[in-house]
This record gives sequence, C-alpha cells and structure tokens, in this order.
Amino acid sequence: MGHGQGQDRPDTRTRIQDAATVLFRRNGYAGTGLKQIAAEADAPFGSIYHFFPGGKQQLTEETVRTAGAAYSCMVLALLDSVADPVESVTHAFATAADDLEATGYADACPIATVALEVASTNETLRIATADVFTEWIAAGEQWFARWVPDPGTARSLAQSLIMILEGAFVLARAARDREPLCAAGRSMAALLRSAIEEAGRPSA
Amino acid sequence: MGHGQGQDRPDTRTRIQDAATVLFRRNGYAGTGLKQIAAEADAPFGSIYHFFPGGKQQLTEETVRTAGAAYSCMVLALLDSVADPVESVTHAFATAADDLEATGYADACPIATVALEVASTNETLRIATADVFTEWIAAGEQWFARWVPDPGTARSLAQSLIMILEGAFVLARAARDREPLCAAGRSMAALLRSAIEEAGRPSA
DNA sequence: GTCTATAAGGTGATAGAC
DNA sequence: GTCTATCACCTTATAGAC
Repeated sequence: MGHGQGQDRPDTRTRIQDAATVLFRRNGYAGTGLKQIAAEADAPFGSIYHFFPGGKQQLTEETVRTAGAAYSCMVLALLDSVADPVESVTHAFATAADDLEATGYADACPIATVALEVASTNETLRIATADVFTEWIAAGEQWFARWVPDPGTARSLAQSLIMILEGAFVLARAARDREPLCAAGRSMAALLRSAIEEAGRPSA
Repeated sequence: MGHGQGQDRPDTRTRIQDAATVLFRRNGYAGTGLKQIAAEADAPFGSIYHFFPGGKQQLTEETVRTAGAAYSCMVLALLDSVADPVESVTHAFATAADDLEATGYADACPIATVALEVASTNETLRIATADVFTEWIAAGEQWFARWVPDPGTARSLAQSLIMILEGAFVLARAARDREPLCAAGRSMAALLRSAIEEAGRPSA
C-alpha cells in the first residue's frame, strides 16, 4: 500500500477523473465546467491543472479513453454471463434498460454526448472518441465470431449492436422510457438469429 | 408578397433560426453562443431577444421542433423516391452517407446532439426533442405499414431505423468515415426483408 | 422595430502564497 | 504538492438610445 492513505477514499487524481466521467456523461463537454468537476470531486480547483497540465482537453481525453475501455469490459462481461448468444443479447439490452431507468435516465453511453459535441470542433477529442468506438467494434467482432464464422458478418453485427444501442440511448433518454432499448434488443436478437441461421446452411 | 422585401434574403427572424439550426447541429446547445448565432445570421444581437423573448431556450425549442419536422419530411420524401421498400431503405442510408461526407461530417441528425445534452439538464428542451422523435416514429410506422401488415412490427421497424441511423451518425462523425452508415443500411435492409418474408407466410 | 452598451455572473487558465 | 486569489474573456440577459 506504499505510504498509506488511512482511508479507502481514492486519491485526488482518481476522484477528479471519476467526477469528470459522471458529469461529461450527463451534461456533456461544453455543459460541464472545471469548477463543477472540482466541487463534485471534493478537490481544490488547482489540483485539476496539477494533475492535468493540458487542462480541460487533457482531462477529457483521459476520461473518454478510460471510461470507454471500462464500458467495453463491462458489456463483454455482461454478454459472457449468458450462454445462448441470442438470449445474451436480449438480456444485455434489458440490463441496459434497467441501469438507465435506475439512474433517472442519466447514465447511458459514457462518451456519446461528448463524441457528438466535439466531432466538428476538437480534432484531438474527436480522435479519442473514434479510437474508443474502434476498440468496441473489434471486441464485439471477436465475441460474435464465436457464433458466426464469417468475419465480415461478425464485424457487421458488432457495428450494428453498437449503433442500435447508441440510438436507443438517445431515444430512451429523450422520452424517459425504456421501450426503445427493448425494441433495440428485439431487433438485434432478430439480426443475430438470421446470421446464425444463414451460417447454419452453407448452401449459398 | 405583402409590403415587399426588395431582395430574396429571408427576414431576420428566419435567418436567426436557420443559423441556430446549423450551429446547434454542429456544435451542440452548450457549445453555441447567442453572439455566434447573431453573427452567423448577420443580425444584431438584440434581435434575438426581440423575436425570441424567452431567450436561448425559446430559440432552441423552436429550432428543434422546426428542424425536426423538416427532417422528417425530407426523409419520407427520400423513402418515397424508390419503389421497392428494401432498395429504398438501402438508398436512403447511402444518401445520408453522401450528405454527411459532403458536409465534412458535420450535418447529421439536426437534434441528436442537443437531445443528449439537455436530456438530464433542461426539461422543456428534453420534451421538445422527445416530441420530435415521437413524430418521427409515427411517420415511419405509417410508411412501413404499407409493406408490413402488423402494426407492432411496423412500429418496431420504424424505431429500429431511427435508432440505427442515429447510432450510425455518431460512429460516422467520430471516425469521419461513411462505412457505419453503409453497415447500418445493410442491417436495416435485412431486418425489413425478414419482416416482409414473415408477413408473406401467415402460417405462424 | 433596429440596434448598441452594459450588467452580472460564469469560464478556462495562471500566478503565487503556504 | 496543496490550495487560493485573480486574470482576461465570454456568456446570457437587459436597458435604453435612436
């Protein structure tokens, strides 16, 4: 434990990054102030620039990459928790709906709002969000490859899952209704079922 | 034409709203300033409060509702321009990819960025975006109902089309790549094809 | 009705005390 | 290294001149 902390409270740097993750996810990049982040993290304002000399952009880039990787791990673990692939996809969307509802329709995708905000305004952050999505697609492709032999089909399924999930988050947060996520789960299950069926009859 | 304008330039109020539509779509709600809108519209700053006494919120609400309705009309006209439904969906996604590429990956959904930004922070604007999405789903359901008899299936297809399009816009803008929109078109075509097939054999 | 000047407060960022 | 005070700028909004 090194020089010891005396409490189980995370260090200042971690608290700042965690607070930034929460606030960017709910209020977006432009809608979140550094003072607000410092307050939420219970850290002095100057500490932000001590740990993130690059200012708001550096803090956001690290937040996007870290939260993006964590979300990927979380979703893959969720998908692995059910044996049947079609049931697993359905279950994953239902769980996403549960989480969204439980957080008052606040905690959806950790980077989507920022991604749309910076796509045309900040090249460094745009690339950070693009890298995260690329990693998600690669991970999803690997998962689908277990059930669908053709790599192109597996990749297409991974892309579609991410896209329909992102779109469902937009509609569900706007309407404060879980139904879009349920509909998304049904469509994604149908898509996967078709792909598995197709692979089952290698006639074509 | 009433008291005449002398030029074909739109009136001040329209110019302000058009400028706001463009800027909110590209930079989002919090990322766009009223001064920036006035400059882009070539209108004096005070005119914004003259025509929109409710300030930024009122301007945004009208912009969201107007741009949302216009986008719906545009997409429906596009879908009606091709006879075969599956080909039409494929064509619509390809056209969306063309438009996005032509605008430097700036002009995607006119309200998605704002929708995510305000979902947890501004109830009035959240409802405005939710109303727009509701209208889109209803219009899409009517269109799909021409090819799929079951209303629930038609509604599900409309939801899925909007969700996968929204998600594809997020990925395409982040990556500056049209491929996500192409993949989305293929998935949506497959979904529709299955639904039409299913309706064709009324055995189940 | 069109437009300018200003108000009150928030922003990201920095300098410097301790 | 932790934290405070301050900077210059920008924000939304308003008051009032023309």
